[in-house]
Amino acid sequence: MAIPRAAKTQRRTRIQEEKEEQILEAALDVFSVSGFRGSTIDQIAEVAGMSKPNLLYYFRTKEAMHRALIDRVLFTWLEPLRAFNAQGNPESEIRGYIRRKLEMARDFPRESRLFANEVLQGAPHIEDELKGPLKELVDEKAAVIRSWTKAGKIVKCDPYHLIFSIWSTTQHYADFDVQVRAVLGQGQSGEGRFEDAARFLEQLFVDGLSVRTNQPAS
Amino acid sequence: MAIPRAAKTQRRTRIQEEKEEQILEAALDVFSVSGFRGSTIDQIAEVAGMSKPNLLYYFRTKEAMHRALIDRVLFTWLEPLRAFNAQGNPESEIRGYIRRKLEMARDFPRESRLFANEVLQGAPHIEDELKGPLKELVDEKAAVIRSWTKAGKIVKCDPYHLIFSIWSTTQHYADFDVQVRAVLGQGQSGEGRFEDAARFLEQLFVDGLSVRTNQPAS
DNA sequence: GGATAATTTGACCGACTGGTAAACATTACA
DNA sequence: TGTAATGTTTACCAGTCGGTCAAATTATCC
Repeated sequence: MAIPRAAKTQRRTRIQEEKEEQILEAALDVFSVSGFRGSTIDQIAEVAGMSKPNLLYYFRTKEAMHRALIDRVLFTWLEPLRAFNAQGNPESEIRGYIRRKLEMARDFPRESRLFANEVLQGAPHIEDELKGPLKELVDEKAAVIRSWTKAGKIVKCDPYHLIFSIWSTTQHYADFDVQVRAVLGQGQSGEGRFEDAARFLEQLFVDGLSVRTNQPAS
Repeated sequence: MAIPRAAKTQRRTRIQEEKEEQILEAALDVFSVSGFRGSTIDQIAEVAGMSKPNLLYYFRTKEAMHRALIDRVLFTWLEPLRAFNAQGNPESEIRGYIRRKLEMARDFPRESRLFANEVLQGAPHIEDELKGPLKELVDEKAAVIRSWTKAGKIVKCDPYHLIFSIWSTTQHYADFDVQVRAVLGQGQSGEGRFEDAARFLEQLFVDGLSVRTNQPAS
């Protein structure tokens, strides 16, 4: 008499933890490529090396699998922004944020694509997270940036669009990886592109936002 | 005795043009939201207000529909980059490019999402276009930018990553629209965000890339 | 107006979809 | 070691998928 679905049990057995881990890992592989609608449980099952009913023993529905994956990944994903420190030096904070985001694009491209797919398709499953925790975090950090501009530590600019532009430029290297590789060609296809990107983005944001003592014509 | 499928006939009738237009319009609606795998012919048929077999009379397969859509949209999509002029003034060329890309993100978000979905999922249907026409165009414009940096007209920087960053920042407002709206909140949800974005991005790129006469302490 | 070609549709197909039921196998624990 | 709980699988279901077919309808042109 099974029935006490994994999700319902109080204590998690070793097998449960292992299998759920295994499933979410496979789910990340699949969902990050095809999005929610385009992914099938069978695909995930095959990647996970388990039978489809076995997946459904641990996660009752495809939605539940997707949700568990989002929940698990979201916290980590926002870590770099959370690390943004009001007390720090603006220049090095921005530089550090860019660097960390770029490292995540390099080391966790699937996670980036998972969210990109989701948001691109209208965020039907994470709307609450966007309007809630994400917005609050961004509001908080935008206030920090604004205080820097007010104090004349960096050039005056819209903090929200600054954050958007850091997100988009860094995640671009994960989400649009195929395009980046195609355009750079065979030569630059190694990991070198991340170093080049880091150099360029630091130049663009850090140098670009520094307060100018002397502005060129117009 | 039909059989001469629309695609095979030499002369296109008025009905053919109208219906194909109608179908591709609906296909853009659907593919841009759900990607290729996540979209169904039935969905497109419903949006187009036609029966499924009727769609398949004009486009033999779902793939053919997708391909026709890509082909039709790609040319227009690259127009702003093509307009990038070597003879022009660097500052106003970059400013104009950003403005045009941002206008496209505002006015043609479905087209942007169509490509975003496709590239995000590994570009299985447009790999050739990326490695061919796109790469060539970018190479050409990168050379232009490099000539500007060499001439000291703008600050020295990697032209490819400059182009990537303009792509990503501008298209972000189409592809991640839901997220942008969620973070900005109800107040800024009007079209005002595009003006704010334009102001910020011009500041970031144009001011940031101008040659400095005087650099602040590193 | 009638013949002929172009267009549209309903019925249908086999493969795949998310998910279930129940039998079977394995583990944990007394 | 026995047994109850946990874990796994085979067989299956109803609905949807991309796509076909032949019949019905409409447009075209003489």
